[in-house]
Amino acid sequence: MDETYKPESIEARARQFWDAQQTFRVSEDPEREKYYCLSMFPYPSGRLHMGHVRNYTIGDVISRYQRMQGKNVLQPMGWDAFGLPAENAAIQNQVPPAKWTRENIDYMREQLKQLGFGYDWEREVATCDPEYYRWEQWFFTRLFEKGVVYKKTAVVNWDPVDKTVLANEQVIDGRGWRSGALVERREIPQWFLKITDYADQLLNDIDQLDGWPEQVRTMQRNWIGRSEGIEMQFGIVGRDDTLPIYTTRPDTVMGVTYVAVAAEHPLAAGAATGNAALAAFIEECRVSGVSEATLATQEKKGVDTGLKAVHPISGEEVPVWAANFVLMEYGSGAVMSVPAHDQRDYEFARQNGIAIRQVIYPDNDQQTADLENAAFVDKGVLKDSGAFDGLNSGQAFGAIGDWLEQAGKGRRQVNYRLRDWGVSRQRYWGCPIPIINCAACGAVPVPEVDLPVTLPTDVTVDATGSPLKKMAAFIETTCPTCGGRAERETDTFDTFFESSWYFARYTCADKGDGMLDERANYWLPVDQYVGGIEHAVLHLLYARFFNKLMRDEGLLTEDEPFTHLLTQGMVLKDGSKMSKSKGNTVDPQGLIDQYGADTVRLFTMQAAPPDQSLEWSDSAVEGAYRFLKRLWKKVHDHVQAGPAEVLQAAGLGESQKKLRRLIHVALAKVSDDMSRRHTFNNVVSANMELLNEIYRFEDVSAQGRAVMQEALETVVLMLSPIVPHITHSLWQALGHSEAVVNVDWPVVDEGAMVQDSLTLVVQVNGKVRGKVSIPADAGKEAIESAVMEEENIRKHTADKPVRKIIVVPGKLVNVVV
RNA sequence: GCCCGGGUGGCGAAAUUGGUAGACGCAAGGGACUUAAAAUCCCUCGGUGGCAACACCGUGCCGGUUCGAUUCCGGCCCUGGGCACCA
Repeated sequence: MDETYKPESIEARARQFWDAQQTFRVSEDPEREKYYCLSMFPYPSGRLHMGHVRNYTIGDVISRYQRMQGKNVLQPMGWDAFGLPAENAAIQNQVPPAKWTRENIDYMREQLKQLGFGYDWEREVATCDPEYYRWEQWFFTRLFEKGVVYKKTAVVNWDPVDKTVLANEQVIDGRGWRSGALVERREIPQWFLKITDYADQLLNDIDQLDGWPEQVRTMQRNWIGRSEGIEMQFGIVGRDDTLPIYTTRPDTVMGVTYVAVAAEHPLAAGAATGNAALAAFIEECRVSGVSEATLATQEKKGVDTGLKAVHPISGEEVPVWAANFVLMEYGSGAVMSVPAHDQRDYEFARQNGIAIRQVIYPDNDQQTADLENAAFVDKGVLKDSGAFDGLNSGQAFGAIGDWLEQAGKGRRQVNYRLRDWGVSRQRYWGCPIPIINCAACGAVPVPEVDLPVTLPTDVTVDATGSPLKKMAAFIETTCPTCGGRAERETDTFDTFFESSWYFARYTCADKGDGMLDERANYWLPVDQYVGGIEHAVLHLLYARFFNKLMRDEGLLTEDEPFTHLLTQGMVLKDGSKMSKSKGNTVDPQGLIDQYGADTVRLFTMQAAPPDQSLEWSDSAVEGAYRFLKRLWKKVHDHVQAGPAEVLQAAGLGESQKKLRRLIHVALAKVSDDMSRRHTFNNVVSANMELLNEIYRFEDVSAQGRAVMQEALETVVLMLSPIVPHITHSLWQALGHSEAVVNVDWPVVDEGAMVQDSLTLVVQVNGKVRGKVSIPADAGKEAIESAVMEEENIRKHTADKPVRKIIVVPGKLVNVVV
């Protein structure tokens, strides 16, 4: 054994061993308990960043720990390879997206190997590979036949100068990021998946996900946004048709003083003819981005359309406004406005001189309803509401619902905030949507025998949009139904499409004649999923949805794809997220070269609990390296003196028993931190503390060295999931022929943890005033008398009657005077 | 704007079910070793007062519950993530 720690050669040796033994290659074994640990696959952006290192270290630590529990562990890796950055790189560097992506994958794969992650590389997938995306094309055609997909128009960001569709990210302050032109809203036909048909399942099954963080479950519930309300029909003066409006507050309906429709609403468009102000307003709304954050934070504006709506109960005529805060995508694109009882309506009414009519009053003395400065939005009791006066809000919901249903002017309805999933993208670097458009037959799915529709990779990309749209050789085809001339769809799928099913494909990545096979049911569901909190809603909801679609297609049996979810926090530097645009990134490669992979892994685990953000620190990396050197040196010094004797636990001295107790206290804590809490920072701290104790233990007697052997072996095993390379060498040095990666997790010796006497903290009136040492089996009375004899306690209780004494067993005594 | 988090020494953090606030690490200061430097080792390290024992204050801010609150409740401030075409 070398005297000094040399990470480069040690790490190379460990990796060679795992490669040669095919340690992480797994197959289905019904005899063994399986464990599927998955980390969110990376976008191949060029090089690994610190967020990747953190994510994949967490996944690897969990995988290696579960392996030490004797489980059959699958840990795969792949590439989320389609996406916008490849097109941007193509424009910038005149390199085809496919080439750029493949080179990035090759570089990043080597980086992952250098970090020692225990992946089964046989199962690697890249989503830009036709052998991958052909199955989602096939699946889409199945969904088409089932009626789960449909086409409708939807709004996109249109850059009028570059004549291309922009992603929300490419719209900066309402302007195109390259051209600087004001972005317009444009409606184009696009494909949608009916995720709203699964809204109830997606909502109800959240209850099963007790291995998920509560915050993510709450976010998903709110995103789906189930609400119970009433859809009522307002009349329009001078027209036969009615305007459907959904509300969750029918109790306030008698306070309606206007209705508002989206600027894109057909009613507004119709009324704009001959109304210059309204036409100008609609045009103004057309020039702005489409993201909800933009719409919700912009100044609330509106214009009176001149139309009058007829109140469904009172028959009163109220004005119809077109407003920029009403979303065409949600509900019917129209809202009833009750300024007295809704804050947004209140502000809009104040601004535009519209009447405010109070119909709800507080039902208790603690509340007031002062409408001078704000709306009264709480529930209460109805007044000035005709037949409904005196009812409370809850009763009024039922009564007004009944009234509207009997009058044929409304019905109870459940609504969702969730909208159907638009999957069309007007981009090149993505999976082609397998549809052929025929003038005679309409949209026809590409037959299975003609799949995959392969994306041409020999292309030149410029800023004016997808090259596919100019490629006659790609577009021109024949209709599979009638054989006539037809055109291929040139849009590609949203990249969330690929990432919604990759977890299943890993289970049978080599399958050439189908999307999935029975191996999926061996490995799924994923036991532990690890990835960034930024995916809490979109990716995780789409993947849950896809899992249910695949289940309903008979491809797998589970209802949910991910049993446990760990959402890791961001990696920050100087208080903000590391990003290229801020110029505050730290390239992990330099650190790996300087200190080795183990130091980088150790630091990322030590610096913060995995679900919290992690503040980068160069000097703390140095500290992690220092610890590994200290560990190496102690093992070296110990083994230099030759093999240790067999431990005789029964006859140990006081300091030997003490170290054994600390070993097993640490092991019990670390086992819990590893498996239940996933607080790997505490795992590292506990081992640092134990190593400090080991350094203080200078007993070189035969049994002293036996305890030392146990201490060092336990530290090496406990740290092996986090720093697998150095522990590979240390385990050998400690005299073992079996590789540490194949050793079981150590077992706590309860007997070693028993103590003869305990130290209790003593408080007087809740303030710490001293400590007492008592026998471990002392009764309450013995404890109390020991406490009252302690000098500082006597001082603080002198002259005062003791009211009561609270004893928390094994911890603390509080004397109340 | 809406939804979900976070806030503890100079810094990253710990305190697991309401029971010793600051473990562990970083930085800093002092010392040992060295011709010197690096490396390594030892000591100090929330604030105020005190030779010390110890006392008082202290977990974003204000209030509440409790023998006891970083932890539970109400209100507020600051800050991070997401908002459907970044991934």
